[in-house]
Amino acid sequence: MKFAKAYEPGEYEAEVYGAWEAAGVFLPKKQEMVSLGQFPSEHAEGEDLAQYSSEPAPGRLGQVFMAPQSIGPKPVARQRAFSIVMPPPNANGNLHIGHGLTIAIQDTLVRYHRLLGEPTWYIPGADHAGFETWVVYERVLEKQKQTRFMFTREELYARVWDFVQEQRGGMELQVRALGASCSWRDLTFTLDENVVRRVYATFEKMWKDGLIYRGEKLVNYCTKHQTAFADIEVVHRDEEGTLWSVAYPLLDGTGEIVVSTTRPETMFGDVAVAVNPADERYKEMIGRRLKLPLTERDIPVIADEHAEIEYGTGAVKITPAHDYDDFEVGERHDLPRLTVIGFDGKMLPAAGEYAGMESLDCRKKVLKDLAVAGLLRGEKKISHVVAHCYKCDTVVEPLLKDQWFIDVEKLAARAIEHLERGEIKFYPESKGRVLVNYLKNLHDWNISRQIPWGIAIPMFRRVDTEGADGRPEWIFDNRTHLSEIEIGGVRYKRDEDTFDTWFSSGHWPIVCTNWEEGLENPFYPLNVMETGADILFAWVARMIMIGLYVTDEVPFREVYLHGLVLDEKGQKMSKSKGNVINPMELVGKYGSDAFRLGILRGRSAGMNQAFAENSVISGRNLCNKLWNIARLVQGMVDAEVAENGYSVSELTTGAERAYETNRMGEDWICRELEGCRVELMKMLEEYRLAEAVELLHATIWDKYADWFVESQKLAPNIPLLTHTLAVILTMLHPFAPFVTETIWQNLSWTEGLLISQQWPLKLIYDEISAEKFERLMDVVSETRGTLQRLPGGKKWALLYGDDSLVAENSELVKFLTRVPEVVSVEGQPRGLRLALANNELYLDVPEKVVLEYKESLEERILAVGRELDALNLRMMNPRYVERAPAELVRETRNAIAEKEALIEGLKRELKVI
RNA sequence: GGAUCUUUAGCUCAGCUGGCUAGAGCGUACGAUUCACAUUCGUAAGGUCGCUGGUUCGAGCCCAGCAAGAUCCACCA
Repeated sequence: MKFAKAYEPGEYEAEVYGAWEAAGVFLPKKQEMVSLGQFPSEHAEGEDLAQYSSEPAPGRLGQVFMAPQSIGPKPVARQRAFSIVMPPPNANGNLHIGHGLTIAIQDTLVRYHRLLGEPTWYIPGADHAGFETWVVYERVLEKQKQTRFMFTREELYARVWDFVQEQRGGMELQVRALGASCSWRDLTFTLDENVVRRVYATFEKMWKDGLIYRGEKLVNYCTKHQTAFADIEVVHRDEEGTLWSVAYPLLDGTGEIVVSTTRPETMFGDVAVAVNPADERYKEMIGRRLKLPLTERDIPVIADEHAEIEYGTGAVKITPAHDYDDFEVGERHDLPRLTVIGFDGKMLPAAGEYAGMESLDCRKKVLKDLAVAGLLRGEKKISHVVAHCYKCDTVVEPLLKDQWFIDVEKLAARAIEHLERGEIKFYPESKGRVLVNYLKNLHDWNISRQIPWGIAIPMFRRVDTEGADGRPEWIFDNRTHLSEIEIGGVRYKRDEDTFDTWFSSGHWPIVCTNWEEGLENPFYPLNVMETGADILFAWVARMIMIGLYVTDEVPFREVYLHGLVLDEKGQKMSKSKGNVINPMELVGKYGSDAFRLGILRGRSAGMNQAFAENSVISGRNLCNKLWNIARLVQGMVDAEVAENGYSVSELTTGAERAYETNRMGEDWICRELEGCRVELMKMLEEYRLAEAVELLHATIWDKYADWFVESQKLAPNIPLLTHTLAVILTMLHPFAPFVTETIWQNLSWTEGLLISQQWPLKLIYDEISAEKFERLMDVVSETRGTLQRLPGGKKWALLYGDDSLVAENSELVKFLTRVPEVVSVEGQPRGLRLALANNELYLDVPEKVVLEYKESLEERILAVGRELDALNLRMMNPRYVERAPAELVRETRNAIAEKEALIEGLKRELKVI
């Protein structure tokens, strides 16, 4: 006996994964592709698909990219292949529960498609996680009492590189532990040479197409991290604030205007006061000049719709350099931009005597000084939205900065066009519309980041002279390893900034599949992009825009978005709440399969759903159940071999019909398995994985184990048992790869690796025979239920009258019900009649016990009577008979007849007593 | 301010294009025990499907309105 008493995942998982990897089954096989007509014949047989991986060596982190050489003539047509990319986990981090979910979903899909015989390519990734890693590294520097300003950009980059290398590896082991059947040879790191090359190519194209511009615009700036952020990286929160009223006197001393502001410290950057043109109160003030308090400057009163009559005093100070609205007002009125807060969050010389102060300290002093000058006219608590850094929660300051922007108008329009044409199918469907809505309101994309850890922006500025028009002259050059270059005797200095990581991540499907212009690539577009719904805008939107821009095709045909994994109370997981669930802990405790089954259960597309250890326990139990089924079947096989000398090869499972169905339950289980097989395929196509897990659980446990295997104990049908077990193992394999493979390796009659077997073929069965077993199941269930309800708890014999089904299967009924005897009763029936319409069955109990049971019987009659009433009511409605489908009406009639017969029988029983 | 989603058993969720007595896992109660599995077996209890209308022979499902909760987007001084 090779099977231990219980399945201990820890004893097999690493070994099984190693066997898969060693066998090379995760790689997309070239052989398959040749047969599909994808590759020219001059390539040697057996050679794998190296040209579709950018790099032959495993783990190519940081290695030099080797461009694919000639791939040969274009193949005729794209064949069915299955490709999917892993959203790259942080290279130097640990997997969190969200990764666990992603991998469970993706790997299940990949394994299913592999079993279907499609060439599959699951491409793993590792993310340099620009800002995330940078924040971690800055903390390391801090501990060493150093700051970023002590090093050059190159030094910092090199140091972080080494830091990442040291920390690296854990994540990849964790991905393996989850069973991801990804092609490790093709691991793509977001700073790989081919990624950088592709990103530069796109940037150059955009530069030439005029989509890139450098502009001094307001950017979201974190003064702690000293970098700008894209809009989506900023967290907006409702907060309590104060709205102050400050009087600005007219220059000629004839009056004043009281303005409302939440940020008095920015007043040194005021360049105007705006009032609404329709505001009667201020009509004659427009065009006059105001003295800016605490300064020597004076500013005009302008008319602009931006000033709302109802809000505050109706007059608003205009500070174009520190407020988005004011920036636009400034543009409209051609006002200067006066910056008074620096990138370090301190006041600049423009603030006069306040220069050098922290902006918040400055606010306090300004308020005090205004009060002293008698210009502070009141304050009011308000609730307003404040922007924060998503990492350190510092209030994000809108600051003027020269940055690279992408003009997104055309990119977004094109994405919308393809989305509206329905070229990408979304799960859940609503997210497609949400995305279009987002793209319609997209602002230009700031792609500059002041973080050394990232891909350098390949732009160089002429240093010795300015351009002809006196403005800085920028050129594109991809030699970013140099901080300065010389072209034709002119020196250019590299921009110090790096790309927003989403700009490079937006290329993910392109770089992972090694898409190249003019070459047919069976793996691009991806079949499906599976990722978190929270990065629909940040990532999915960018991949679509960039994919279309670079390849003229949408980068994937379907998008499956999973929601957040919440804790068991439905709360968001967070370190501060201490409710974070570590997937690796669960894998260690219950096994990888149990984790996968557990995390998939109760989860549907796009929804934030709770997750509890219970579901993992349920998964663990299923694995153990399956293990024990296999243990039993193998035992039966061993006994058969010993007794009848079967050779194991006679028990192979490959043929469509390697079995005969003779006895009760055999056709039935084939029917149930066939139904499960077909339904599973449908569910997997529609990404209904949670339902698929439930279906498998019910089929394996409630049907296969509880009824079929149980029945088989009386007289095992070995070819059928081995065949059906193989079918079950194959169907469960995508979800629970380790236990199914381990069993496959332990069974004496199986060959090869389960991972590379074929998805089961149609099962053949006889419908009438299957139906019959179902009726026998009713008999068994009713007998068990009645025995349970009978007082005394004693076991009674089962008597049958004119009942061929029970007569022919009396041994099986006896075995399944555990009654001491199943015997025919001649003549006058006795005992308690079972509540079955189609069978005449009695439990041989004394009259005394029947009497005690009488109440329960009456209740039963009433219950059936209520059901009968409901059915009759329906039939009494002439419009039902008239309009409902005939089939349905017929079924209702049958049901009525059956219930009437049942009640009749039960009533007769009562009278007997 | 805009948008999306959710509301079904004690808990977490299914319920596909409207069709018979609304399901599962976990939990609960009762019973079983050396027969593959106590990570087990059997049985049972538990639901006016958020509320109000409408469409329909028929509504958990479709439509309208309301209520509660969640999430995302947004520059209101």
